[in-house]
Amino acid sequence: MKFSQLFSKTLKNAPAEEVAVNAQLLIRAGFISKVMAGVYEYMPLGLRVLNNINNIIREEMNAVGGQELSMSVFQDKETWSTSGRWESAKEVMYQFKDTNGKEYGLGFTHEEPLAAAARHFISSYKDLPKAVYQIQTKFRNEARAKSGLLRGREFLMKDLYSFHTDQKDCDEYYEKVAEAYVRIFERTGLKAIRTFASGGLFSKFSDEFQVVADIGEDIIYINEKENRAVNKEINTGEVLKDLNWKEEELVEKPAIEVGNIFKLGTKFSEPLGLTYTDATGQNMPVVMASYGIGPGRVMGTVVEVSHDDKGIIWPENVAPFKVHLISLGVNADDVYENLKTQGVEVLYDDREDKSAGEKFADADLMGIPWRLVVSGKMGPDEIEIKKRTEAKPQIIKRSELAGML
RNA sequence: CGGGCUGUAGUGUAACGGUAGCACGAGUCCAUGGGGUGGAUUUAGUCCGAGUUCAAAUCUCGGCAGCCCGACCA
Repeated sequence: MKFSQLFSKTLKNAPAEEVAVNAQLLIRAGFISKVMAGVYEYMPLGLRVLNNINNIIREEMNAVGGQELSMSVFQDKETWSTSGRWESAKEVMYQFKDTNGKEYGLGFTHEEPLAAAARHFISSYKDLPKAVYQIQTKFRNEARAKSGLLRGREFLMKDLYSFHTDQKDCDEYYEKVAEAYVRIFERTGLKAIRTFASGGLFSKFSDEFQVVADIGEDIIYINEKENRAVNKEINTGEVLKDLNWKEEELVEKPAIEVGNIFKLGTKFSEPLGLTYTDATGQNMPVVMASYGIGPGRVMGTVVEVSHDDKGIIWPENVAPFKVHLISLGVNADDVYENLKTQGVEVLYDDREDKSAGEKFADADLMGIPWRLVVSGKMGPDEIEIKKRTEAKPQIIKRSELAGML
């Protein structure tokens, strides 16, 4: 990609209304654009990052047997009424009527629609277990959207749903997914701590994945020895007792919830009539679990925990490009073409009317992992290389470049 | 949803109730060419609606919007 062709531009100042670091830097660098409170649009650079995150999630979901599908965002009242959630979800679900007076809602989660769809395909114990997921836009009537990408009214969610014959099978799969979650966050460059939280319907806890950050809305008590934590909630004392954790050994930190997984038991399968016939011919309700990650929130969290005073520092796995190539005064087209030929994703700052300082400042702001500079100050077979995380560049032979990246 | 604060060019920021100004950006031209380079010139704004006043960006009321704190948060 040539910088001169980029759809977005960088800004020297962030809009005054943005307080969160993730929103300030992502807007300044041209990755996202704000529409209204809690609603952001992803510009080409931002979408590249988001897609990288999504692809990591896909790989890990596929690896635990998840099959990707796409449910409708547009949902009907009947399905939601069956579980009793049409009324209770009113505060968070966008619900509206069409011109005929028929009522609809926009999806903020998909337990009911998924259970309803699964009735067509699950009828025997031979059909189980199954797991499906989607990466899809969700809507949520947030009373108070805030913190840039961290709490929005429209946001992307990866939601996985698993279906099992019994709780034991569900529990085993749940652990496999929890391990996949650890890998997902590691790969995106986040240190996520598996955290005990309330909200578990069919086990004592649900599990949250929390990343320590000052902007986080949650307070967690971290047990560093076990690399686990407990969310600070009304019943924290009891939980600690159950776990046999000593309060004085725990570290209290604010954290961002980047993932949350739940054992649902038969809460949705029973009202929706999702049953299977077991080996003895008995009709049994399917046992379910659901597993969420917000890729946009992951992106915002990465920026929160990985930046300096000059800009973003993308981990290589999620960076929009691997290399930020800068030409100063001379033409660097040949280097650009070579890198592309080698399959290296490169953003080439080919702008002729920009000063060196401006190009460097933009490179720091955008946070691409490797910076290459070509200028008249070095030999024709030389190139300057610097990592975003390092202060000092070095000059190398161009022939050595492939081995460095 | 309760409380508070704030709405001025694309962005940032000034203006006692009395001429809406500056910087960045963008356009044109010249110079420059390794950390947001220098100069000339052009462009573009008081959230919406009422009210008070000779006069409103400024005061009052209403609406809308944004942010912060709290409540809420599969």
